[in-house]
Amino acid sequence: MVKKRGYHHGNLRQALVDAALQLIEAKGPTGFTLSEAAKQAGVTPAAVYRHFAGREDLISEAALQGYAVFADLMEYAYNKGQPSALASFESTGRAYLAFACKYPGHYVAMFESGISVNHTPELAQVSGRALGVLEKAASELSANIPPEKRPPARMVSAHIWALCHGVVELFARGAPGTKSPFPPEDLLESGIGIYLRGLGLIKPDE
Amino acid sequence: MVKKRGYHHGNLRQALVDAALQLIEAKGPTGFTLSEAAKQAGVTPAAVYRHFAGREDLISEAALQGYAVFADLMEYAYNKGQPSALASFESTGRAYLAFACKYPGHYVAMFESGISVNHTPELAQVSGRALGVLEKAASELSANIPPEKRPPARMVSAHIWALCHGVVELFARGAPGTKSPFPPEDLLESGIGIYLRGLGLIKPDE
DNA sequence: TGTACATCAGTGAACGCGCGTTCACTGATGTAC
DNA sequence: TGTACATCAGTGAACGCGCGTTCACTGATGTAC
Repeated sequence: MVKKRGYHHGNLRQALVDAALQLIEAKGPTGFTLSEAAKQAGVTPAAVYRHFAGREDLISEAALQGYAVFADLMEYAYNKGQPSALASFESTGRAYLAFACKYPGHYVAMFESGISVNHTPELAQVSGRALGVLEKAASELSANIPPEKRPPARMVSAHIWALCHGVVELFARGAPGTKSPFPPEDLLESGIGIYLRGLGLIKPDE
Repeated sequence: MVKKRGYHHGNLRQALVDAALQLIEAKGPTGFTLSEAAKQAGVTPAAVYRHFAGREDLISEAALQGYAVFADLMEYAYNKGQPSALASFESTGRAYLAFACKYPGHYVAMFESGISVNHTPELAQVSGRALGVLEKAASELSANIPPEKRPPARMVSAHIWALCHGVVELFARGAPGTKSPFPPEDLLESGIGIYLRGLGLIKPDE
């Protein structure tokens, strides 16, 4: 609980975003309620309107913060793998999953809340930055493939994005009654490994 | 509009399921409303309780019907590919995407509504049947791989499931403002192709 | 340092709404005689 | 074929609820003098 300083909250805007993220994580994007977020921040629902235009604007801010963290993590992972294109690529894939696991509320707000990335110019920009890292990694990776059997770089990044997203949605959520047959990290690691062999970028015996 | 036969509806139960599917497709699993489904079926909300225990029970029935169709399609696709393990495997992957595209309401009810497959024994059984087809296909496929470099069959099916699901969620939905860089069918086809090469089941020059 | 005042973050009551669910009821249907 | 009756699918009114949002307000904060 954030310490209240008497009448004024001090940092209500961020407290509301944090509460929203927690609720989105717990109840899903549509189970999330403006009133409940306000209550959790120790404040009347009406107070929310001092900081946000409404419910959707609050979700949008949560998604925006998520994209910012996500983009940073992806860039960090990419740089960590440099100068090897392969290492950078694998590193960003791992970072994707790590982000989804560590920031589930942000992840849901970003990808399942129904908020369009075009909702705000800022949102479009920062989501483009995150996706751009993945595409750059895929692009540099593709350069190592003979041109005549090289798939478009954007297709490679789309494949990996889909695989990451699928692993997150199906196997990384702690849905009750759903037992994952393998740890999601292993699933993603091995899936990407097989995929990279298929591209001819890893030797068959590695 | 279903033709009403006077006072009694005739087939209200199925009409409600159909309305629910249409609404789930249009508004998402949580945007779906029991009252609205009743209205669309030309009936008072209270009438729903003659056929279902409540809102969740209605969604559950929609998901159940979806799993049944899904399992049938997967089995059909599997059989069509026989006796080639490879052809069966690719065929089921295609069937997965085709199902998601053709029955989006069912797909959402099944995978995004928050209904657990353990909600009902029937539901668990029929969802197991659908998933079983994919696992069988993966298992037979794995038999063609030298044992020392063979990943577990359940891992292979999990990879493909994740890839299919990711493609559906990210690229097969007509989300406004989201333009898919490639047709989802191409994306899945090429992704599975590369994956199978990685498993050594397709020759590099094919 | 002390006072007057403008600012503006948060209050609390109210709104209209649609939700899921219940209940006693009604009247169409189909069966028994 | 015609009548009496049991069944039960659907009605319509009502409920309590929590939602997002609005509004006039209040009182803590910080600045100007």
